[in-house]
Amino acid sequence: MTVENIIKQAVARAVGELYGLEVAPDSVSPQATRKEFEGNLTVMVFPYVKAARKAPEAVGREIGQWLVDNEPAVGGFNVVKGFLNIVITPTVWNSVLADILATPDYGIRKAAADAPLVMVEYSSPNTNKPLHLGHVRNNLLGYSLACILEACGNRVVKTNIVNDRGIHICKSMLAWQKWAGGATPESAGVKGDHLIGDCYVAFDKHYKAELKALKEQGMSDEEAEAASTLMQEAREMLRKWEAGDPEVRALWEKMNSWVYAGFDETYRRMGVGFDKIYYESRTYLDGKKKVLEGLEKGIMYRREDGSVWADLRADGLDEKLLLRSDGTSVYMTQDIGTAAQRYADYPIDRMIYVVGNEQEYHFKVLSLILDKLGFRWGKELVHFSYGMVELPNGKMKSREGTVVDADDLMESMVSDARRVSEELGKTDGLTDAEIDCIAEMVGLGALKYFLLKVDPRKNMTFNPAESIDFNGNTGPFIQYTYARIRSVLRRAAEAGMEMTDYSAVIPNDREVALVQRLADFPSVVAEAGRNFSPALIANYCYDLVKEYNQFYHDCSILRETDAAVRSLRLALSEATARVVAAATGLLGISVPERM
RNA sequence: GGCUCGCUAGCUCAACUGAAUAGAGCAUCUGACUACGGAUCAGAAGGUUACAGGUUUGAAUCCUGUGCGAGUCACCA
Repeated sequence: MTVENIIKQAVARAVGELYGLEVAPDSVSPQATRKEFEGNLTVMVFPYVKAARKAPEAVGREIGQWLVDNEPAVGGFNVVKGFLNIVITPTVWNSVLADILATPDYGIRKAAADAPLVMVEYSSPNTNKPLHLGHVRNNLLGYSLACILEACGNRVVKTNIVNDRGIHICKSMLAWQKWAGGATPESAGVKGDHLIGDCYVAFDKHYKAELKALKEQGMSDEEAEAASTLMQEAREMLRKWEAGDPEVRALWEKMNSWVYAGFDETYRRMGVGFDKIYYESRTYLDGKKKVLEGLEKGIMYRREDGSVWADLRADGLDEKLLLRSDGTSVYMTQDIGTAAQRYADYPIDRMIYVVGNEQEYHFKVLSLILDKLGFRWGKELVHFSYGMVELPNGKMKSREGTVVDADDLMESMVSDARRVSEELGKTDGLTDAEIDCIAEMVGLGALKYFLLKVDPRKNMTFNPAESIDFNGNTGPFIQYTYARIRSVLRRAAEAGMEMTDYSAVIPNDREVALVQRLADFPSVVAEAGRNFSPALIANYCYDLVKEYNQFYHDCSILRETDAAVRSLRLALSEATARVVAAATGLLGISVPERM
């Protein structure tokens, strides 16, 4: 039983006995007392003044006195306006701390066999270009969300839908045939996804040049686009692909395999992964089938030109195309097909799509259509929508060459981490392998924390210069604190300091504040799970580390001669290290033993 | 134009289901180094929470309207 729950129940009982008012313990929401007042937990008494028919101050005093008389954990109280500040008997916190340390995987719940099965889709790359900054936010959010949901006791399947077919792929393929001179990732010495991305850029460049030439001959924009031989060739290639042309398919498979090898490397470095990967090329036909089934059931209708539509006007939306007049599928159709396959593969209770907020309308429509088609989780599907990542000097536009490549970004973060470490003399006495390992953790930790601490809904500005600042509210600051705690604990162990009983030690304010913060962890995880909020974990983690730093600078641990007091401080350090490791783990951030 | 979302300190961001004097970091200024790891800590300064109304004992938070910004309203994905 947590201290918070003890207070909730005690206050509910007090209100019942004093005023005859029935309140649910959970409706009482004690919060940490602001530090300018005395006390640990604060309860607002406003909700009870009406029933008590007394002034808020009087109500506070009565409840406070009742608590002191009837609840052993309460050692005192004071009332300010309508706020009842409760002082917990200090040694109670020692047993709270002991409980935390005695709980394996503190704050993390294990999924029961019959726990809800949640599928989280994230990343969703196209195979014609490498991952960029937007994908980085997506991947980190998706991965962290999956970890958090798992920690809340759900069974989680991480999934990815790879958009591996379509005209954009054909453009890259065509460009490779025409201008790459048979280059392979090995021969060119570049990652496969970058090679293909370069091809895509090359296509765009040549296509633009062609359009320009045609327009100089007096054509309009539309005429030029129609007359472009490059675009015609690309379309022809797509037709061949759909028809299963062996040559085109072979090239497609070869080039995609290069891209996948490149993606795998990026994902591995980023530390994200998937339990199951779907490919659009294998799901879009299912989508067609589902739509045609819906047509038979009268959920969709066919227009004169042969195209198939869903009428969602009764639901406040519009009509939505699902099959083109030539019978080919659109984005929505593919998502329906993918959903069908997933449903066949897993008994999903809940589906979460991590996709940018520009697709909000798409997912509203998808939800309705899946529901009409009879998918149990269709109506309740969650579009975990996040805002764009902008750059200080404007937006990221592939055409303007302002795209921040994911691989380049990670590399520059890691090399910055290494440079800063060297400048601070942190690398002395470490092997090259250790330095590499630490730079990797710190560089990526900086990036991950920077992107995850922000409310996902909001557009955010990614400032490369600022992200390499290792001071303040950053990942490296958290990692540093962790490493320092581990260092202290190592020294304590080396010195043979044994843990003795500290239950009778009266903790000071700083120590109490730290225990309270540690005790919050499980409810923070639960809340992050409810609200789908990695940012909540990130900000909690920073607050905890800050609290620990204050405690750390306020006392001495290893030099403390009273063994019981020292034990309390070591226990606090140990517990903080564990919670920090658990919290950063939920964010996909590693913490180093030394740095 | 319709719909959705955002607007908090000079900058980047917090504030759980409404609660005390709206909090951090960066930048600026002032202190603390014979240090259990200073990638640290303490302190100062910085706010009419875009604006105007409303509900409430109490509003950054809920409601209405206005302004600014973003996204979307494709036989693109």
